Amino acid sequence: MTAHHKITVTEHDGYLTIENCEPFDAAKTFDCGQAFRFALQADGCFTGEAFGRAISVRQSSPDSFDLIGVTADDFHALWRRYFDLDTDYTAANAEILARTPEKSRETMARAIACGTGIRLLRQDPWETLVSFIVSQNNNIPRIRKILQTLCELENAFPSPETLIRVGVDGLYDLKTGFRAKYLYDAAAKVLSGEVNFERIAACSDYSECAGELERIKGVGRKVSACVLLFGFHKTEAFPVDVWMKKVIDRYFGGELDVNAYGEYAGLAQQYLFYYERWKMGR
DNA sequence: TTCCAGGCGTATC
DNA sequence: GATACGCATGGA
Repeated sequence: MTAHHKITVTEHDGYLTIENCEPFDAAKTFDCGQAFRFALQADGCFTGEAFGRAISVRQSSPDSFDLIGVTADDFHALWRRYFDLDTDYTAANAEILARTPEKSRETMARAIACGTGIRLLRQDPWETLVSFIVSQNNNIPRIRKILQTLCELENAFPSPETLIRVGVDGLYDLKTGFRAKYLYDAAAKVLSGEVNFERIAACSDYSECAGELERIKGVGRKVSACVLLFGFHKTEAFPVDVWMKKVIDRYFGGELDVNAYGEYAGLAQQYLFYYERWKMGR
């Protein structure tokens, strides 16, 4: 569903201003556990890197934000899509609520109210794959730390070739723990073509996409769902982790018909995940 | 000291 | 298919 309100883009000296973007909340978007390489700076900007490019985001009002160090050409070529700015999130919210069973609607309304402003970022598939392999049985601060360490290998997000060169022992030395062999296997299978990102991107059969990713050692149902949602924008993906298990038990009577949400499942999941963590004080 | 974190592989039934 | 357990690490 595309946005019915068009954003406006104004180029200034060294930055862009994006207006009419509501709902967009940079803090929620970078703090909802989908991206691990953006950090809040003292000046209120979120600074990070994606697709090999540095960027800084400054929210100036609920309906506008600045992208620092970005030209209009860069914006239309990359960042507009990255931030998913052409999707109508207001309409998506209404769909999510309408598709929620009556007895759980109150909870979902609260989760939507809490999480509105989150954008499902269209991140790089390889970075997303590595990030969520690292995420397993791990906590978000340490995931960020490990990814930062990996990025120091080549002063950018490490390529599959780099992980192969570093080797399992090298990855182990970088404190990735038991995930070292999984990272190596991911790199090997991406390089060999056994896992093919173009094929996954073009495939509309969710279970087929998940199955291809799950050929990688250390990639199961949950990691594949995160990669498909955050790296391929397959928005029907619904990652179930320890937090979501709690949510489903508490508010949905232990059972949730994910299929009812269709293409809105991933966003509904993000709202519930963010809401539960917000209630628990992060 | 023990438990836990955006799980998964393996063994076992 | 379900369930139990180990796994590296570091913070609470």
